[in-house]
Amino acid sequence: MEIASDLQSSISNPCMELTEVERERLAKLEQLRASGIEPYPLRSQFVRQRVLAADAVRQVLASAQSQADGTAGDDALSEVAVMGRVVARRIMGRAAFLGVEDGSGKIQFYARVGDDSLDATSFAHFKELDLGDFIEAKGALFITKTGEPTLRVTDWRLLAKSISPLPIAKEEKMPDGSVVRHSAFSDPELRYRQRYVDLAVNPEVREIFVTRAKVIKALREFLDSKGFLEVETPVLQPIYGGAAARPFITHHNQLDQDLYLRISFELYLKRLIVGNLERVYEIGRDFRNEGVSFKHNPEFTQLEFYAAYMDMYDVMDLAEEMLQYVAHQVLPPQAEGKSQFRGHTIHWLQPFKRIKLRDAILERTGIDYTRFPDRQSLADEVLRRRLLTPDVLRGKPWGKIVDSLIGDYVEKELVEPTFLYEYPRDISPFAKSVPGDPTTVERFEGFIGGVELCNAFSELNDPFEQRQRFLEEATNAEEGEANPVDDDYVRALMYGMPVTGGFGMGIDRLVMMFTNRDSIREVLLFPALRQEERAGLR
RNA sequence: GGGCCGUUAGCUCAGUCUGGCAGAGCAGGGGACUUUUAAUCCUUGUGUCGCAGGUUCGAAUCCUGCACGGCUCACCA
Repeated sequence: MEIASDLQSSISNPCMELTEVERERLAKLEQLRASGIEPYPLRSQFVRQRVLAADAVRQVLASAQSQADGTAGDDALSEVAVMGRVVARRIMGRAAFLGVEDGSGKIQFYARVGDDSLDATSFAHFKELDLGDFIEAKGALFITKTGEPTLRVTDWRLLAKSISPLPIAKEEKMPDGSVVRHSAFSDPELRYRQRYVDLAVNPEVREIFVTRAKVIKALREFLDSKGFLEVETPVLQPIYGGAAARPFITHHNQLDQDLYLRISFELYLKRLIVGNLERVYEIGRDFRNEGVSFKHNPEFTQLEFYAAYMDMYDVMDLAEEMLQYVAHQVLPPQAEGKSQFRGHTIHWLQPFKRIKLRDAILERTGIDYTRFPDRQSLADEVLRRRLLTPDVLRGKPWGKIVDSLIGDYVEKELVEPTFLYEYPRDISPFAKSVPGDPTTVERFEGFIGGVELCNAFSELNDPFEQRQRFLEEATNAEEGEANPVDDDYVRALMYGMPVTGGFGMGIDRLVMMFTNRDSIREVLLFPALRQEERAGLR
């Protein structure tokens, strides 16, 4: 709406922001109208006969092949209709070639003046088409003498005029078959701000989001097949919880009540386990009011599942099986279960490594943290070995120090899929303790390519201990990042929650791992950006 | 929030070190060309050099501040 009114004002106000090229095209559009051609027609004429570009190309190549083999009957190629966006133009006087791209790929249109193609008027308009215009055309398929599958246009219509020039790159086919892109639209800021342009012009960007959809579909397939029920829980929550992060705050006017955008689904999903739903999962958006980075966006997509009667080890098996299923469904067969990520080759189909957190830290830092069971002794030892600076240590409880050691010394090294397990209790307020070790809980995290991917535990179901953990959190957590005491959650546990295994995973990060993107922004259609300052959108 | 780097034509980018007419390719305009494909050939226009100050005879270039972005550190399970 706003863009439309913007354009409106730009048309009525000639000194506004239209560029030379845009004014040029606007004039062209008005000429079309004057000559009785609607630049934005109501509908396509040929939709019902539509053939995808890729299918048309396949069809004509197959036919050419069978003719070369001599196996061809007299299967003359039928007339087809193809529609798409003009992405290349080569005008040659009384003949013209257009590259046309649709959702499936590209095909070439060829038109010329003459009995077997277009009359003079129609051809004149055909030559006037701009890069970015949408058209539909009907005609017979053939292969040019340079071997290009082509539609010989005998009837065509403009479907939508493009005013602003798309930065369409030229593609050069090298002798070795590779394609070099010239002047590609590549400025990251512009690509994210005007993602529609990025998608229109960069096919590999579209491919990322196709893969993303496949990942999510595969996750659903897998969990559905294991008897999980997909559910939806509130995004607007009166008490946020389930993770240590600062929330976004909003307000409901009629209730006159502040609400938080959820930072996790955890506490609501476990209420459902109390309610006998036994196996539930949710795929949805979490919101965390924290800094942004290559792996953090203020809103991100999370998968959480909870399964009654499972423990951490069952969940580990299930998670491994799930990720391998996704890899199998998403990666092309020739990839053989491998993907590239942050300069590493990830082998998805090999058994995941499983390492006790204590051993991982001991190996990387020389510290056996079980020998330093209190904050002071661990801090002293970390300082003695110059592993962390006093600045980093300030205010951190014992568990947070261990966590910092993971982040600084362990995480980056975990390239192949790896589960680290058994975590400090005081950074895990919803996990059950390991028998006989009150400082440690049954919790694991999964790492791939040096990036944390998922987090899971044997869920704490003792309402009295849960209440105690909430209170401990409230006293020693830093400002704004405590899990607030959720009395209703404790009340739910009072009715009895079975032994339960739970799991959470950042889907954006998983997509990064399958698409070899180094930044979370590359796998989000519209990543968070600072608001554009300049008025007028341009 | 800190550090580093960047912002020049519609797109991709030179030019900034060492101040002296604002540049190239593509895209666009005019012309030629009936199987081209980064089409080609002839011809032609293209600018708030991110913004605001300052230094200077003179600033895209040097200085200061600001805005936006990228990377990175911190924060962040």
